[in-house]
Amino acid sequence: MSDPTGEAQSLRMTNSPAQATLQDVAALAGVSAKTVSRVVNKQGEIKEATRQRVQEAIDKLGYQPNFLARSLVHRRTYTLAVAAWGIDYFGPSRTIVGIEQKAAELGYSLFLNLLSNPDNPPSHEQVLSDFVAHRVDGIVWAVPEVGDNRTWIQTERLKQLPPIIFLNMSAHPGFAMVSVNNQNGGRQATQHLIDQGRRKIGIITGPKKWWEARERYLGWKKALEEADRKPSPMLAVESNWTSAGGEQAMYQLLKQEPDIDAVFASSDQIALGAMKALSATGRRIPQDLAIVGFDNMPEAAFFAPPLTTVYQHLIDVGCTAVENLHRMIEVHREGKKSIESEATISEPELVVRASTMKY
Amino acid sequence: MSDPTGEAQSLRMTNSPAQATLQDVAALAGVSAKTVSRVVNKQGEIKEATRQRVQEAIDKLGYQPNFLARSLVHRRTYTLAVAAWGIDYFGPSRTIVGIEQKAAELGYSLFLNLLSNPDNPPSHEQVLSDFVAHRVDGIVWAVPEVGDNRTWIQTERLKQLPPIIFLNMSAHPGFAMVSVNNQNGGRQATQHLIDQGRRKIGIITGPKKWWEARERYLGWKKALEEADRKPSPMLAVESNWTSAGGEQAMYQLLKQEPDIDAVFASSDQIALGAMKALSATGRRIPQDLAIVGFDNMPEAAFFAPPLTTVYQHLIDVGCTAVENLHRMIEVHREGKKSIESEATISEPELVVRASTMKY
DNA sequence: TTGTAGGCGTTATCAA
DNA sequence: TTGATAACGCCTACAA
Repeated sequence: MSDPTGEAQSLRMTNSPAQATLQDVAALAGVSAKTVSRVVNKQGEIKEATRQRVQEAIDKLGYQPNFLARSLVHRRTYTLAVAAWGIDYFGPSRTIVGIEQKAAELGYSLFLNLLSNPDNPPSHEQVLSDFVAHRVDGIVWAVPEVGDNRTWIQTERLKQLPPIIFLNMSAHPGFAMVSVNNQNGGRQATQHLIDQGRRKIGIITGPKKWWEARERYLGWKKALEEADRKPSPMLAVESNWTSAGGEQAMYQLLKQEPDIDAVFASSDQIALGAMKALSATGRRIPQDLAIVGFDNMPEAAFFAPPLTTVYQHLIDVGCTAVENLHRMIEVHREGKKSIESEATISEPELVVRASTMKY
Repeated sequence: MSDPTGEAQSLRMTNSPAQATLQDVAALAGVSAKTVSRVVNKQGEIKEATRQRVQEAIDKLGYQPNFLARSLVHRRTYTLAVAAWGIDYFGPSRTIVGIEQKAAELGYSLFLNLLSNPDNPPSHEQVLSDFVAHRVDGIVWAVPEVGDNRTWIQTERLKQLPPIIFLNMSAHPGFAMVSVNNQNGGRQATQHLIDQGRRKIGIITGPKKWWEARERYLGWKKALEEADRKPSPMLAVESNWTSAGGEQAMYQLLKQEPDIDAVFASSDQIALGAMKALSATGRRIPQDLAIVGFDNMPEAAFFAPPLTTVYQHLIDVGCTAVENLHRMIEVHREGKKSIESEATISEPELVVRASTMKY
């Protein structure tokens, strides 16, 4: 049989109904594959009659172009890889929302790795290899800087990767990044407490292994020093980011400095835990002790009392990262191999609520 | 020049350092591409000497296999698509964590669409087309059932899609799904309040457009009816999922039923807002009014007082969904075209805390 | 143990 | 305006 549609039909006959291909459509419409391709991609001039015939064939077969094949030819996947961690936390999840929004806006798909496998955490190399193997156009590295988990970031390694942008990491000149000025956040929180007339201002930090925790701590320290106060070690207690940790740390702090009258908690969750410890020991907020958090999670406004806190524009951070990455990708495609070194800093904002009111 | 490595080198010379290919490696190692392929995939018998030579070439060129090309041949991408929404909410984000964990465990990558573009929300068809175009092996539909956003789910449409599993939707016989028994959750919450001797038990529901909200409401209603109480309309107020909504709704409820002595809030955030309204009106929890939430977010244990709430095993839900989907994919590949119709129900658990203590 | 030929589904190039 | 041919990078089947 010389029926040109024979092949197409036999394909459609198989069990798992294989997607129709350009060839199938072409055969059914009685044109060449290239013509179908042109119709699909609206490129070149095509006679209206032909176009319609092709379109009908497409509809009839339920043809869906194969991105894999297209990407192979184009050497471009229009896909961004996102390495993240802790999306069940407020901060990280908001960042990803920002990333996703801007990515969608610019026409990118998202390839996600949450590095959250508890048993067998993948190494950075594994994750990166995976990204490269999938030929993503760019990478957003949204894993918090903890311990030495960024020592792999070196010019030599980066040269072998697609454009990559880092979120919230310490200054690495020459690498693209978008970071929140955590230090400024800590400083604003502390300065506010000073302005409110507080005399003894403690801090509950996040894990010191975290860059963000160290920065917020530094902000506290510098604000005190600039006001000629002593950031005594007795005024600082390290915690994890949780409410449970915050509660415990608050007890510790009260033991070390019973007459403390203000606390900068390095996260809203810590603040919530601390507030519980405070009310358990009969202290009133803000009369006896003022407290500031960090993050401005939606619940913070409904704590008892409503929590003064530091607001990070995390969605913006995600958006900006993708915008910059997009630019890097374009430049990269032009063939300039220079690593873009743009570093964007996002300034957080203090949100004042009842937990730090003057009394 | 007959140097077999010539081509490879010239490739490495280009501006954007194109990834080396099997050919490049083969040329450098002086073998055929197929041999390199075997080394990479550890298949067949290879002389150790050859293997080593190839491996060296691989290392020297920094060769990374191209998944696109491989997927094209295999007609399989080892990628799962996830359509989700609201990952900056506690519930959805936990679900995704579960999805990601199990996917990683089973060797799948994740292709994510959050449907979160506020300006230009993509249609279901767009999202699905995108998934199909990328030839994902399976789809996890984790978008909450709101309004009529699931009317597209029909056997005919599904036949054209890869295996797909739905999360948290109303019973659709014949379709694969994993749902939390929200009705049972609402029932447990209400029953607990009854058991605690509460006489007038109200409810603040989520948006009635949401399936989950309706189910929780139904649980409340049935529990009351089974106890021969009347679920008066005056006892129910609709809200959104937020604390702000909960606060407002609580005021409304107090206006409608001033002597109410218990409330089932359909989310922890709602509960938090309600608690604020209660303390603002001088009511004590649990003495004057008991309250139950839904979700068991980590902060709930630190509310003042700690919140009794309904715990959904959302990470498990995500895991189970991927497990089932994986099985569906395997079956699908065997050629059986039958749509797997497994429906898994996850039972939530009541977590009792101080907000519902007897007084 | 290794290599050759052909194809996966698409697009670019050049020709008709 | 359309089509044939040759990639894209890899793998399967079959040979050698």
